[in-house]
Amino acid sequence: MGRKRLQEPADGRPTVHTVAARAGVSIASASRVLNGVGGSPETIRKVREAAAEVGYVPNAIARSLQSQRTGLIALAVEDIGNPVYVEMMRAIEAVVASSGRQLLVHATGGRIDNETALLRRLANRYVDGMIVSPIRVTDDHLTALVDSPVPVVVVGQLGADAPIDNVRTDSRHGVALAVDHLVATGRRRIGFVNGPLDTVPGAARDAGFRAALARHGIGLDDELIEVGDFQYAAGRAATERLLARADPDALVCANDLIAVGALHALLVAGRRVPQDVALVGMDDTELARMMFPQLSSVSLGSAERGRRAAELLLQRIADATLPPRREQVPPSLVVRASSAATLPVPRPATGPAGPPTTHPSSEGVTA
Amino acid sequence: MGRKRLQEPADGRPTVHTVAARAGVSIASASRVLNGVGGSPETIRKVREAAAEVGYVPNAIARSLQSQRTGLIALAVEDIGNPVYVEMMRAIEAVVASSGRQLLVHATGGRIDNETALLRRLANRYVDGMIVSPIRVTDDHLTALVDSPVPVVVVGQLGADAPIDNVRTDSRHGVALAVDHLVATGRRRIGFVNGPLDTVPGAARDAGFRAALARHGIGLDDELIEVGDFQYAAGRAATERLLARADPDALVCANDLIAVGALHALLVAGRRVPQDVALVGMDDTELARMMFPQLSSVSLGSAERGRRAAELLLQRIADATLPPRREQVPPSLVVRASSAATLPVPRPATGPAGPPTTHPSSEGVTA
DNA sequence: CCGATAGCTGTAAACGTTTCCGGGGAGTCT
DNA sequence: AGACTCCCCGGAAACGTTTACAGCTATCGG
Repeated sequence: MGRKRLQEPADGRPTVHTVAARAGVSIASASRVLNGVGGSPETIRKVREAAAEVGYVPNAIARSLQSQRTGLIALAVEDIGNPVYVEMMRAIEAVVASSGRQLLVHATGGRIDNETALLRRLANRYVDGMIVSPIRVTDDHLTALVDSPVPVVVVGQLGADAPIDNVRTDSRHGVALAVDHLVATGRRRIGFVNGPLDTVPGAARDAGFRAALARHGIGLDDELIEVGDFQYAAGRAATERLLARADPDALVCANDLIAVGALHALLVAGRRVPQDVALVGMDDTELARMMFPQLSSVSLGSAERGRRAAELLLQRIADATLPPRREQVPPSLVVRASSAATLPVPRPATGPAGPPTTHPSSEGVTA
Repeated sequence: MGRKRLQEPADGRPTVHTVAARAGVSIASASRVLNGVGGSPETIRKVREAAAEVGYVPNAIARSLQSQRTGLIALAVEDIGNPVYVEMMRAIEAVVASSGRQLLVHATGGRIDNETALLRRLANRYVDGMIVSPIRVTDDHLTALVDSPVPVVVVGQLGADAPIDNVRTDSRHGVALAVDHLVATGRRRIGFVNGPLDTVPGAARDAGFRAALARHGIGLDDELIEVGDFQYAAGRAATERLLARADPDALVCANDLIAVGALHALLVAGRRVPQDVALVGMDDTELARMMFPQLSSVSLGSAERGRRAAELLLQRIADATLPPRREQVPPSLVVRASSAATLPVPRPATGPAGPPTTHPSSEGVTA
């Protein structure tokens, strides 16, 4: 026991050296046995015994330093409380797990500095790759993404020329689907409850709403547009403000959380849904089906986007030389009870007094 | 450029060697400058320049191997779609972030093998510590927890003698609060929609329900008890089964997701809530406030439990020799519209037809 | 009976970083 | 002017693992 190396770290935890010494073999042999490659029966026995005796557990950090991979994939989303990200995460999880890796989720809280800090920090080799879904994109962001040391896939809109793997949907078109549906069922005073306009999805949905109204030749009434953020409470408050000054016969909401808030505000205000006001949410999350009446919602294919993003990421990890790719998932409208009734000629109610004409357990109709 | 060491790894990414060579200093000096400790103005300038030119970004894995810490904390929960875990996560996040670390979330999906595998894998030094909230606890689990290489804190019930930091609540007492409240407001045919009995919370709540009924001298009617899992869909289906064979005047649900499913089933069946059936959920998540009528719910202090768990973990990371500690957060009942009306003498309705007598935006009353 | 071969083993390098330590130069105090 | 202090720098070890390489033994074929 000279100046060579401490067999037993101060920490007290056994290393491969500990095991090797105890088994009376070299660390190379010990490592080989522990990895199940090579070793004579006798050596295998001795090493296995020694490892069990000292309770050896390999240090993943050291292993990663050597192998240059961690087997971890990170997903960074703004708000983990939003069910749309839960669905996306589940889809990603499935793909990632099937590749033998593990998924880690990080919530950025939409704080932009937090997000870039995360990028710089987590991406510094702690993970083999990451999927991010930013709702605001700054130049800082873009450069951080572009020269990330690990592969990155972005879910959501991104500058057209950014050389980054990207899975997006067309939320402008999504809003258009909702407006078309409402106009087709006789609604004309269509309100819109949006999230912040300085976010990418907020801006896109605003543009989509205005374009859709114009296409139908419906004049834009700013009284019918409200902005909060993408949360339940803000959606409810925004709808209360809107109802205080205008009288919509339909509401489009920028996501399902907002739509649930709007539903609550409408019911409190004594409006019947859908008879007095039709309601359409967006993202088509589980939440939409949990409401009474069930909410119509524009599906932006979040699970599908998640799945594709994960596949893109795995491909890029396998081959870093691939050209940047961009995939698009089309939106679709799922009609449920909250927008089922037609105006201005409401059908005679089929049930006693209960709201929806469609049985809530029935599946929605995809338009 | 002898046999010494490649300055530039095949990977192409610059290392501290690259920077040092380019700046014409030793790697020790380069490292010092990059860490902001020491260095003459001239050296600092040269190293900073060189680092910027080659786009140096430190390898966190290597740093961690040296420093024996990663700055990452993991949270493992069963179902990230359950809002109760979202609230817990937010509380943990706050504590963890204030210590300069980052939180990673992992969803185990309740698959027991997955969970122990996670424990063994993630805990092998990829993180500085972890918080787990298992809903099933096996012996395998316990041993994995006990000899985890990194500090672990468990949120939830655990064997009494397990030497593991532990934050729990008394969900038996929580169920009792709900039953007491319902009995006090005149309900007698109280049903119970629970999650799986082979889970720790499921078993505790079942025991609590039976004990509470017995204490009130109410005979147990097995027709009034249903079991599904802790999800919305199962809660709704279980409630439908229950309503098909019994006629409760109140329902206690083992968590808020189940309660939302129950509410949906009740409304579809034409029952008024709370006039015909009072409804009490559990966990007091945001979801309870999002419903119409808003749901009464037993708060199990999930945010508080998360906060305390995080604090325990940080303390243990700082001092591994602390004795195992156990903290308990008391449950409390928050009464909202879904159980506000009193039976058997319902108050005259105050509103036109709308359900709740309490304005939904009013805060619940903590019992 | 000898040479080739296969399989096992140990030495040592490597992954990229931080940090201990000793040497040297400049500045200060006596 | 000499001694002492302080600061900066570079060499090298260390973190714990995997793995290329070379040497050894034993087996097998001719």
